Amino acid sequence: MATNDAGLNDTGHEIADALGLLLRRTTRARLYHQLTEGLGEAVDELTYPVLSGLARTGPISAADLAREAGLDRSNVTRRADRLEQAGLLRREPDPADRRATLLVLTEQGHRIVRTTRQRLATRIEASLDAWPAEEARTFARLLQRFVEEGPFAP
Amino acid sequence: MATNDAGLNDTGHEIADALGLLLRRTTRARLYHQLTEGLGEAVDELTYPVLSGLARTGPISAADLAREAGLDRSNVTRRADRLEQAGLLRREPDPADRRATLLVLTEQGHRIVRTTRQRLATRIEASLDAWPAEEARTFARLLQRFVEEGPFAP
DNA sequence: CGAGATGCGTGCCTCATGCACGCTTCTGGA
DNA sequence: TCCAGAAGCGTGCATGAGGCACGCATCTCG
Repeated sequence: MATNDAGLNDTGHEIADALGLLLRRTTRARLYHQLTEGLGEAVDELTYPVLSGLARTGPISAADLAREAGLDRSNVTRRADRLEQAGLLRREPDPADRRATLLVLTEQGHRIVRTTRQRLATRIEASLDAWPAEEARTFARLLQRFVEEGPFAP
Repeated sequence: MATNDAGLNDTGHEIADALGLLLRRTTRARLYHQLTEGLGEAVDELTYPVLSGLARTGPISAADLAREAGLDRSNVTRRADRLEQAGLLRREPDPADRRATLLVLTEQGHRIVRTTRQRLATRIEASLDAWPAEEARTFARLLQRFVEEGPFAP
């Protein structure tokens, strides 16, 4: 028991420490700020979650997007205003519910999201160049599993 | 080349997606809020970075801690005020520089940090129970390496 | 058909943030 | 030795994001 428990305990602390360091270095705001740099006035660390959330879900109402992204509805509205004015999304009346307004990504909005996602992937790949391909794949698999089944799964 | 490049590309995108999901689910603010729950009025998601930074570095000046934690000096001062009032840290004149004030964790402050770190580790261990111990250790090792050598290393 | 629920946008208040200032102390060159 | 510039600290101030609640329109269900 001693070795097993101690070993697991150490593993937990190791992951906790690494995760803490990762979160400290990679604030969402900081990462989004970097990823959206130079992509126009309207897209920054505040509006990007709306943009990328929209890309994930497809056309969606502001209230549902707020729940999805963990934001307040009023903030979604205000950020969507900026993105709409910049032509990155448009509002369409929901044909099934005339109260609702669907937020829809424009083609330009899709381009922005593709750009940022490619930027992140490229950045990751660059630093993974030094890794044996086998280990990189293993890490990707375990990280996916950790995110989906791990301590932060819903 | 096709398979290798495509494979690496996929790996990069897989990690990017998993990382994005992780950051979305685990905001620093949200995690710190949970970890510090019920530990007193003074310790919350705002003051915790100061507290844990102090635990990592040991006695340190406000300016240096601000650099370490990526905060503005004025915010470090204000948050340290709250923590000081709650008895979690104290200020000591720096014997080597009379301009500086060293922030020092009290024993009670150490206890708080130990508690939160144990909470996180426990939470991680709990969800890792279902993993084969071998894979958990592998993940811990690869995550450490990713954080230290990866795309977010300084 | 009517009462409650839901959606949207907006106004308002609160609070964290970053900047700049005044003051003290240190440092290095004249 | 001394003085000008740098660096530390804390505070006041302006800005801006966030959350809450309201008014209005529409849906839903009894």
